[in-house]
Amino acid sequence: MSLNKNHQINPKISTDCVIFGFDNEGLQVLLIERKPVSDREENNALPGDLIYDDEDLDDAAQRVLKELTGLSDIFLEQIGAFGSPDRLSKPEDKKWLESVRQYPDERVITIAYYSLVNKNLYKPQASSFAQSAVWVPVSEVTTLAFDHFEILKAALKQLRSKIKTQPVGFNLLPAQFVLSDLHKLYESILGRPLDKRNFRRKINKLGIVESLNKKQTGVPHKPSLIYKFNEENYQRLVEEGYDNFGF
Amino acid sequence: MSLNKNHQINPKISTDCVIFGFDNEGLQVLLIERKPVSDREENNALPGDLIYDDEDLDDAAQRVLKELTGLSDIFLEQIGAFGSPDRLSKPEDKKWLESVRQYPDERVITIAYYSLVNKNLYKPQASSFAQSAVWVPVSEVTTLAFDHFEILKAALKQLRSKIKTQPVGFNLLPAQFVLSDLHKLYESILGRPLDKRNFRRKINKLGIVESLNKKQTGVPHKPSLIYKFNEENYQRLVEEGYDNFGF
DNA sequence: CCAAAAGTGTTGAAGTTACACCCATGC
DNA sequence: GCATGGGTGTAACTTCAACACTTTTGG
Repeated sequence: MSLNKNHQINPKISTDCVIFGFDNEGLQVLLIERKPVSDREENNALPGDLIYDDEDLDDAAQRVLKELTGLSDIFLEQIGAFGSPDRLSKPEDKKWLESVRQYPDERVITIAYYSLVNKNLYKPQASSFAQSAVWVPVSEVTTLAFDHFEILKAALKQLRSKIKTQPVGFNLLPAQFVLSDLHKLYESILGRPLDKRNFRRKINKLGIVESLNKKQTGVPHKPSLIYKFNEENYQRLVEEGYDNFGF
Repeated sequence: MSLNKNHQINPKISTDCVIFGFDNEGLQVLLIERKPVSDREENNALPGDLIYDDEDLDDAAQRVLKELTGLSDIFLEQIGAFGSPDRLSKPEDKKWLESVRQYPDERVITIAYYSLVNKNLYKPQASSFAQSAVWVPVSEVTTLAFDHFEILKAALKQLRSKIKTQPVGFNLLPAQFVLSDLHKLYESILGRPLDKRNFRRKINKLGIVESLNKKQTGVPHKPSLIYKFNEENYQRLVEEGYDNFGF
């Protein structure tokens, strides 16, 4: 992140972030609402902006995410580059670009990133050109500015692929949780039901969770044991991966 | 690929191609040797160059590959963007850039692609700033210009990951082949031996190959049946993927 | 007849799916 | 006592890894 002679905006390259969060409502994605410059525009967008010319791509994604939503220190994984020449050409998007960009007609390639966070630990706070930053259930998103819906679909695809070869959840759940939370998370990501007994058996075999020998209180049903992740095993499996989880 | 007012070189974005080929010698990668501008530089590089500002990324990769190596109409899959600010800063690379680029100090982000081809169908022919275009066994590549070695490693990783969820080989083998060719291909990509009987059983179960009821001739050992791919089943599995091939 | 690669089955272990009931709690 | 979700085991089946010998050809 050192500064050099090129510490200025690179008008041709941007970064966009797909941040997934999770709660009982299911899988959510963090969107910003752009400050409106006219009526009838699609103002929901992924947090994203141009990078600096001397800035590493990963650093740029972190910075932009922080500037627009306040979220920082999040592990971001690259999805890829999106560079269709007409990706910014919808009329309502052009109008908006004219209001915020120095060179609104520039052809911009974006490098997209995604991440998973625990919604309760990260409270987004909009700033810069974001009017608000909100969690929206993934299933309710049907249109976004620019080509962001396409980017979201690619992020989901990558997440679904990732979940088959490494554990997922550490970043999405609170430090203490019950197994049905994890169960719901996996079902949300995969978009289909998973057998409860088989799910528990597999998770236990992986050794990524351990019971705290505490129970829930105040629930109107049999209280569940409370678990935490076994960080060692979890990390090891993130690095090694597994071929075959059968989900 | 329509031309517009911006049909000029985009000095900030390039594309690089990792083209894998296969023969009995194992997995190879297509490299160009840059025309030397001084002594002692690393002149082996991936085929790659700047894109045009009105050019789709996928189209740009096709064009650049063709310009440098003569290969055309190859299905290229994106690996991702590589944009470390110092990726072009090795002294020998800088010197070379000064000889070919209008803005040799520009910070360039590259979008990398990879593909698999049948070496016998594609005979590379160097042109432009490529002095030669040659197949090099992947196992023998240890250094490359710029960050190209890193890009090669990422391509290999993606290929090894891909082979676990969909069939591979159609683009790498001739139309007719024997099962041991396919076997060797899988071993080359994965970098480890696979049991012959188990491999054949799995391939047969997938239904991606079918025998032509012809035998090899002129081989000093029991002749093998000759096979071709069943394109329907192959394509279907490329699209659907499988979770679990156990390689 | 020798060298070389082709081709082929079985077995024991592990993993997969599908499925139904009792339990502990709050109200 | 009722509603709610928690928690548990088994059986049938499929998949997996490991392993060795016979066959066909060219020279």
